Amino acid sequence: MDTADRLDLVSRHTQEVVTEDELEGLFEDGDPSAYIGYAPTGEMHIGHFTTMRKLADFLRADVDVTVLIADLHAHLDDNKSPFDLLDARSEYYRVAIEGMIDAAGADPDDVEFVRGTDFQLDEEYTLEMYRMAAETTIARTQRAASEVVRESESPNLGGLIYPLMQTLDVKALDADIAYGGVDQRGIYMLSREILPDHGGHSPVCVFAPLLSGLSGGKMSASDAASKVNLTDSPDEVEEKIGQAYCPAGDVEDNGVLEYLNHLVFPVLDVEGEPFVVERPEEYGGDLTYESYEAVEEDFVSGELHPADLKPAVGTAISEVIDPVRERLLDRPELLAEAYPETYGDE
RNA sequence: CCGCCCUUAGCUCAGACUGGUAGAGCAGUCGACUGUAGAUCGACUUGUCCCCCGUUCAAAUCGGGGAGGGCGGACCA
Repeated sequence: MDTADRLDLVSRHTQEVVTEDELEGLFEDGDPSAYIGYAPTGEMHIGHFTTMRKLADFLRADVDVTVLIADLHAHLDDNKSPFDLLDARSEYYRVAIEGMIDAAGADPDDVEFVRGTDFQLDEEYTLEMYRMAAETTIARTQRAASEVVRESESPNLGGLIYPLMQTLDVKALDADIAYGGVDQRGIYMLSREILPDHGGHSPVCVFAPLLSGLSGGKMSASDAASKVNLTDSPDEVEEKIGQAYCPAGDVEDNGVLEYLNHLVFPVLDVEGEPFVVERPEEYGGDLTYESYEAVEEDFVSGELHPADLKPAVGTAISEVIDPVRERLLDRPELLAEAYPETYGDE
C-alpha cells in the first residue's frame, strides 16, 4: 500500500489531522504507532464505537495500534469512576473495545492493550509529571482540559493533573500518532507544545468528529435517549432511532444520518453489503444504496423520507453492534461489577 | 486553628425572618398536529426538604450536635 492510500485510510471519517504533512512524513519513514486512550467511566455506546471503528482503518494502513485503558484518568476526572471500581470497569472496557474492533472487521489481537496504572506509577513517569506541574500554569492546564474533564463548581486538583498525565502517556507509549475525538484537541495541543521540553516529541494528532446525539444537538452521557448503548436490544435500538431528531431533507444535527455515514457504511463496506431501505409500495417501494453519498442525496432531495430511513438505520445499527452485544451479554458479570448501581443484583 | 455562608424534584433554585407537613422554571411522561423526530399547543408526574437529637398539638422552617461543600482570616520561624 502506498503512502497516498495509507493517508487516505487514516484520515477518512476524521475531523482534523494535525498535521497532514507530518502524517505523510511518518508513513514515508515506515510503520508509525498510534494510540487511543479511554478513561473507563460510563457505559460505552455507539459514539465510542464510531471512534473505535477507525482503528480498523489504522490497522489496514499498517499502523501499530495501542489502546490505553486510562483507569487513573477515570478517577482523576471528578471521580467519574470510584477508585474501587477501576478494575471492573477496565475489564469491561477491554472486552467491549475488543468486541468493537472485531465488529469493525479487524482482529482484536492485532491491538495492544495497556492499562494506565501499569506504567503511570513508574518513577520516571511520576518525576516528569512533577516537573511538568512546576512548569505549566493552572490556566493553561484548565484550558487544555476544559472539553474533557467535567466542569464543576468546585473542581478537584485531579482534573489538572489529568492533561499532564495524558501528555506523558504519549511519550510512555512511544506513540507517533495520538488519536481521539476532537474533544481531546485541547489536551493534545498542550502535548504538542510541552512534550518536547520533557523528553518526548510532538505527536501527530488525528481527531474523530463528535457526532450528534439522537435528540438533536450534542450527544449527552446523561441523556439515555440521545445514544444507543452497546447492549441495547434490537427493539430498543429501533425504538431510540425511531424517536430520534431527523427533520426531512436536513442533514444538520442529524444523528441518524451521521451514524449511517460514519459507522454503518464503513462496516457494510468491509462486508461488501449494500444498505437496503424497505419502503411501502405506496411511497415507491424498496431502495438499495451502495454509498452514503447516495443516501444523503435522496434524503436532501426529499426522495427518501425519514419515516422510511429510520427503521432501516435502526436495523442496520442493531446488526452492526450485534457482535459487541453478544460478547457483553455473554459475560453479564462484567456490567454487574462495573456498574453495580445499574446492574447489581443485590 | 478561628470566623462566616451553603446543602429542598433529574438540573437551577424559591420557600426559612413571622412553625401548619413543599413550589417555580427547565427536564421527563402522555395526547393533538405533522407519513419520523423536532417545533407548537393541551394535560400530567416528580421529593429520605443532608443526617441525628431536642422544643412543639405540629419542624424544610426554631435550638443543639454531626457530615459534606464554599469563602475569608490567622500562622508564615
